[in-house]
Amino acid sequence: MSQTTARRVRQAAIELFATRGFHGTGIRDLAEAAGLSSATLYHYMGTKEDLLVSIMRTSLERLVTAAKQVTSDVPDPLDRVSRLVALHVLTHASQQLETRVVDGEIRALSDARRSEIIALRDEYEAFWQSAIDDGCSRGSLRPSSRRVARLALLEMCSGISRWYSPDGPFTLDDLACRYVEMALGLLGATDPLPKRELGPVHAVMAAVWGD
Amino acid sequence: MSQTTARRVRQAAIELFATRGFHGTGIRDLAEAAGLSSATLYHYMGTKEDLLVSIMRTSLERLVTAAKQVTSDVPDPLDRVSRLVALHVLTHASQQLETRVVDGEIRALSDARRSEIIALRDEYEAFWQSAIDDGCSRGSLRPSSRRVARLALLEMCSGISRWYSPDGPFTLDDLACRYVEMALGLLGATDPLPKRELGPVHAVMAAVWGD
Amino acid sequence: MSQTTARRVRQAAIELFATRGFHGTGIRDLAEAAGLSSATLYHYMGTKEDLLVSIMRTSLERLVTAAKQVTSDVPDPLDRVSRLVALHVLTHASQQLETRVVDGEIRALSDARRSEIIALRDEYEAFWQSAIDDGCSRGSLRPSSRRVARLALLEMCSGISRWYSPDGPFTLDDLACRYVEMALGLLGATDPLPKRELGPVHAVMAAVWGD
Amino acid sequence: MSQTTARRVRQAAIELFATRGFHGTGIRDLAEAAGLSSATLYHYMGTKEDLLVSIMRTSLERLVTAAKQVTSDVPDPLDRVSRLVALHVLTHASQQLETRVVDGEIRALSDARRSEIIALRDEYEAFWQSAIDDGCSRGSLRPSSRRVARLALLEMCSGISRWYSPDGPFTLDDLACRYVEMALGLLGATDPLPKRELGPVHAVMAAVWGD
DNA sequence: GATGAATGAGAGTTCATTCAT
DNA sequence: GATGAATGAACTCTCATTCAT
Repeated sequence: MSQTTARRVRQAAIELFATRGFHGTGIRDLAEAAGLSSATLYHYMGTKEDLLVSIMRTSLERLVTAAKQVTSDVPDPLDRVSRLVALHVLTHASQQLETRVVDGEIRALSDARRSEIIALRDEYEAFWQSAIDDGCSRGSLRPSSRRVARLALLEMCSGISRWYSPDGPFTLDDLACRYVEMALGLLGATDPLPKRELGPVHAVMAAVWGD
Repeated sequence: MSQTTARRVRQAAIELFATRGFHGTGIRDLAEAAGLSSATLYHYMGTKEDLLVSIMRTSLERLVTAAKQVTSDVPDPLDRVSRLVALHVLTHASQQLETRVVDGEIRALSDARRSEIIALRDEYEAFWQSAIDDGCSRGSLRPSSRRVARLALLEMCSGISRWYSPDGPFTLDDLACRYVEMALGLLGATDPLPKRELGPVHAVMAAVWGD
Repeated sequence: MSQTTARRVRQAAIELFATRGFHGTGIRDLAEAAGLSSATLYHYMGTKEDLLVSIMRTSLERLVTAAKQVTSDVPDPLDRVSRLVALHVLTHASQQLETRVVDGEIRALSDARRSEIIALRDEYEAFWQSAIDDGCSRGSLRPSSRRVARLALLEMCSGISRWYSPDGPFTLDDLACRYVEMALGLLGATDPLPKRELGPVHAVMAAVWGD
Repeated sequence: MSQTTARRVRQAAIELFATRGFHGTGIRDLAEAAGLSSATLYHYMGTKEDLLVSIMRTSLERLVTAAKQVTSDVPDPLDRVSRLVALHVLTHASQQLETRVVDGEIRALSDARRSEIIALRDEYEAFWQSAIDDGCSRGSLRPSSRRVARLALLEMCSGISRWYSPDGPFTLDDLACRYVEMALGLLGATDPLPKRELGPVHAVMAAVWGD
């Protein structure tokens, strides 16, 4: 199974699922985008849903791995939140199509598949909740509600995949920093805000996404 | 043309489009949910896309009207932002299915229809940008970027339609107030935050959505 | 649902399933034979398998009903066997396509459907076994094995649907009588063989198959 | 071309064609059952239809050869019929899958191929007709119709391949004897029935089928 | 106002077969 | 001798839509 063709199929699926949605993308669209006949497509995937699940799983597993690495052995909850925000923003901007699929097409999954994906998503979000909770316990964060704060924060950060364009006026790092700032404001951070270093986040991302 | 049947069709469409997506909803699903045959459905709508457009247009037009009313003659930009956040959160929670359709199915529109809807959305978002810009000019808001702030803020607020449940621990007004707080934090509001009154927002909503 | 169109679909299915087999018959073949588009076909049936099951069920239910009526209150087992043979031969010749489908396409059914149909077939064959067993108990039949005799007898009689042609030299009643003779010979009937009357069998058939 | 692989392919085809039918068996099923890839399959066969024809031809040619040997220089038509019945029953039980394919999948052949196979079948059945006709001429058989008797007799005997199981209570020789009895009864044999010897039939079968 | 009947187009998927390696 | 890759055609079935009644 040619590795590059498989990748082309995957990439075509990400692009089409992201822009037209899973149900709005036909098998023949997929085949054309990948430069194959629709029959050949089936050498490189199971069903259309299998392909969607595979994209989602890979993406979420990487996110979980990165979230763990970026927060482990980081005692300060504000640091942890900042790193999670940066990680999330950077991936949702640089992998914007993929993340849009993950965030937006869960409803297209059959029940059996959905629960697996949702479990992964929950695993990832637990890192956020834990950081927020710790920040509250230590008094360095004062959100009006911990759970609502997590939800609002995640929606704000995920949203970037819906509007980001590399042609915009900001670099990715710029954006990440601004989002960290907004996030801490949103969470009612009490401390003065020192400039956070994105170095460790970049290192983790390179390890997890790089080949 | 029975008014109530027409409303049933519309309501069925909102529910199905919101939960399964436009392309994931078949005409037969729609007919069944409305208690009609699929042929009869066509007495109450044009094409499936017409129905979607109509739902979106109504929803956005109300939002534009309400945003105008809620901000007109309100000099303080923080007040304006607060009212817009409250309006947005209240509608995205109480009309969560409808707003999910508006926010999530724009890509399903054909080019011609999409531009009309996007124009309406832009008209609405202009109220936000104006309030934020004014706040910056006056120094009462210090976001890192005016445009990014608007986008992040809107995503955060719209997100509520994706997770809100009336069974949750908070009342709608509670939620609205918390979101106002988070929004002002996010925007780097410099002033102490007085408790904002939701009264005017409720009045406008009753006028615009009430029947 | 037009009764006559439904019948046309059914008839087309019987003809095609009988001559080409279930798996050898495409939905488009079916539609063409019925004079419909393949989409319209689905107004008159569920799945292709549903259609097959329906044909089989109707046919077997009639056979069971007829077998019951033709043997009830008939004390002499030789009479019962003779009537069953006549009934079977007459139906397998006059409904030769339908019976070929019933006998030959059971393997095409999914497990769930197959068990229902096999239960009907077993119910029908029980009338045969009972008549043969009674004949043996009374000493008027002397087959070498009751079970093998039933199987051999049924295969012999069912076979008629595979070669019968209305253009042949024999009338249906002729054939039925000859088969009764052969059957009694096969079963080792000890009595002299009086000419059996087909009258009651015809009456039952008219009641069960006639409209 | 490995002899054993070729045999494995043939055996897989016999099993699948017999249980699912020709049209119900896919090339991939065949490949999997033979332990090959579907491409490799084509080293051992022509088209799927070629494979079917080859199975049928081999089987029928053996049957014709055996029928000739088993009846040549046998003057008594009852002996000839008895030997044909025994031969047919023994092969249809011990080669039940193969014979099921031969008897049941003729309709799957294209016109050109079908005529060849039908010619072989007719050649085989001629031995039966000749024996029956001779028995009638000599007065030792009294069927009601010579042709109908042949058809009924063959259907009865062939049927064994549809229900025989080696786990059943009878040995093959048992079954063969019982079928001879039933056959002679069916044909209205007038003589007392001496026990027939299966020895010559077994000898011929060993010569024709043995390797 | 309502619907059964109808359909061309297209859905996702599998078909038997070929061929370069 | 074996197979991964490829495909046009076909598969069963559903799509959104129309129209006569």
